[in-house]
Amino acid sequence: MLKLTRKVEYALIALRHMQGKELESVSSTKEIAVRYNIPIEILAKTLQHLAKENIIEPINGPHGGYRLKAQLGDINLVEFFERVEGPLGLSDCFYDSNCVQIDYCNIRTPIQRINANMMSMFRSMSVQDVTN
Amino acid sequence: MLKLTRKVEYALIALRHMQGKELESVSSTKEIAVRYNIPIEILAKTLQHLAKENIIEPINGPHGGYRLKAQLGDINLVEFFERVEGPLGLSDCFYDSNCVQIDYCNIRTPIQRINANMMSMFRSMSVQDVTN
DNA sequence: TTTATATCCGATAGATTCTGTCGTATATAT
DNA sequence: ATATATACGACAGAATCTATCGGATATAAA
Ligand code: FES
Ligand code: FES
Repeated sequence: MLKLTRKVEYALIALRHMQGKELESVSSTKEIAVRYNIPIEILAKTLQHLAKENIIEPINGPHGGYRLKAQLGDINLVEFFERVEGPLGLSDCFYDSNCVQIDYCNIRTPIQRINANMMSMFRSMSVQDVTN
Repeated sequence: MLKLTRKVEYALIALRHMQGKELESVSSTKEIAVRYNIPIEILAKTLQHLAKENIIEPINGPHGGYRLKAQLGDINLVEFFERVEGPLGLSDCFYDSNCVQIDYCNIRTPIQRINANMMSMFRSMSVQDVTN
């Protein structure tokens, strides 16, 4: 409950790794996987995903890899989490509405308030706050 | 990711239900399950758990059920979540330390900071803020 | 042009957590 | 006695999370 997924953690680890290098330099999936002891295949997918989201830029071929593309300071954590994992919320009831309780629920409004607090907290931090 | 469990939602629904009734009056599992369309067996366990935590008080026999025992305003949400679901944290790495990355991780400290923010946000709200 | 290194991507499998069910025991008001 | 309620362990099904496999495309360098 209320945990980040590995995918998000791997993404952040990789971004921090890239952030720590010179601007133009390139990091390969293998390099990162070995360095941080992350299963290479799953990291590969994560980086492909980040590339599709234009957060990093892929470079093919030998000596290839990825380098930062987006300004990490411009991406707040809600946006980041949603781009990596999809819709965010304390409960599905806000964006899904398939909830069996929805017609009877007596806590929907208060939960929504708490959810708003949580979102606003994450929105107040950028990816760079994590990778610095 | 970052969602409440049903168990927590059911607990909050039940507590709010009880809060809305007269102080001495008793609510049975069945009454609540029917009212909010919650599977009765799972609600039963949830209420038994709340009773063990001294948050509600069980009353056996016909016309029995549960009634509020604790002051909901005195229980903050971190405490509540932990009493219902166990240890809370954005990542297991803080209380578990079985993480494979732990020796190499470059985001542990920043994540811990974010985690502290989240905890403090939930700590600033009481169960009553949800059930009122 | 061949080779080696790298990203790309769908399909699948395994593990864990979440959610719900069943059976049986115990307590008590009527 | 009987009906109604809580108590509780064991289990099963579903959903999500995590990891693996196979084979494709791109490109630098020999
Ligand atoms: S639990 Fe879904 S609407 Fe309240
Ligand atoms: S992911 Fe576990 S210590 Fe960073």
